[in-house]
Amino acid sequence: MISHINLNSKFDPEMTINSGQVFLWQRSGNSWYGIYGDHILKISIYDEKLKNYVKSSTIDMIDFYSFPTFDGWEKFVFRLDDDMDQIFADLSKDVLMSKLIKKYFGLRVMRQDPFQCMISFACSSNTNIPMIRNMLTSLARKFGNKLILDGKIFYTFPKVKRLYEASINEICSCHVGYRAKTIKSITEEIIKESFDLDDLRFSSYGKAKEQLMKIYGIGNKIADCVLLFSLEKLDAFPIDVWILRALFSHYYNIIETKLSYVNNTWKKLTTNRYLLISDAIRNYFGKYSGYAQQYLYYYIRNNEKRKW
DNA sequence: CGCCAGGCAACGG
DNA sequence: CCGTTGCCTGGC
Repeated sequence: MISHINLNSKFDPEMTINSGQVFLWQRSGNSWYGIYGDHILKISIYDEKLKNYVKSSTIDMIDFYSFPTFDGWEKFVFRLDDDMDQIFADLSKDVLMSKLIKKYFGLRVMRQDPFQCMISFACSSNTNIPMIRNMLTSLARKFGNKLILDGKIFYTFPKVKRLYEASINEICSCHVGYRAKTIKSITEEIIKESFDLDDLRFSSYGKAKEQLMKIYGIGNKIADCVLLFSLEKLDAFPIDVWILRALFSHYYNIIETKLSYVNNTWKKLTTNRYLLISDAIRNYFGKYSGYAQQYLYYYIRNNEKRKW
């Protein structure tokens, strides 16, 4: 079940995995292991010049493996079916984007399992990336299935039903704190309201977002992350505090005209301001706004020299 | 010890 | 509609 792929492509798995959009991936030697629902995904990079492959922008050979079998997962998960030439052409109309596309050549948006994505970003509120990782790892260890690959122990991501049946206290024991209530409400909404997360792939951005935001604990930002990273809404543009600061310094003119007040109060995000800013920036970047967000995010996080 | 971190809902004006 | 407040938790 190993598929080989020769790429002279705009794709850098390591940079992509490290761009803050996925949380359950870990490196071991020349391999990366990731959890996607109940699958373990594995990438092995057999390029002697592992450290230089970004510069050469050519990956001699990568092996993609999955357990259980998930044929062609690499195309799906890393969005290798996206027309990057068109996306780049589209975004390059913006001066900063045109720079970032070259600077971070190979950075991609990834597709995630919808339920895992939703729980992941529900855990992201008011915390940091190491903690999010800690919460998700604990949840998987407690509620997922144990699998062994290459002599390493992995835990798959819990099923909706399994978390639905868990008590708040059990969920809380995974260091999630007050987010346990949100996690619980997500599973309840999916089970009781019998709406299928996966079906939202086929809804419009607006309809899908409306559905997501009915759930207790899911606001604008988390909904936009789920839409972009797991529900095929490349026009979603999640705005967190980092992106907000970036918009203020690099896209002030785009935002400003849409706001009726001129002072800087918009730096604090209320629901209404989120919508105004979101509308303005999505209108500006267009149908690939999500890619613009990812490039911008990677740029500012690196400039801040943050530890991921 | 106090403060902070990739939001959100609840509440008063 | 706006602003404020509290929230679990681990790291500093």
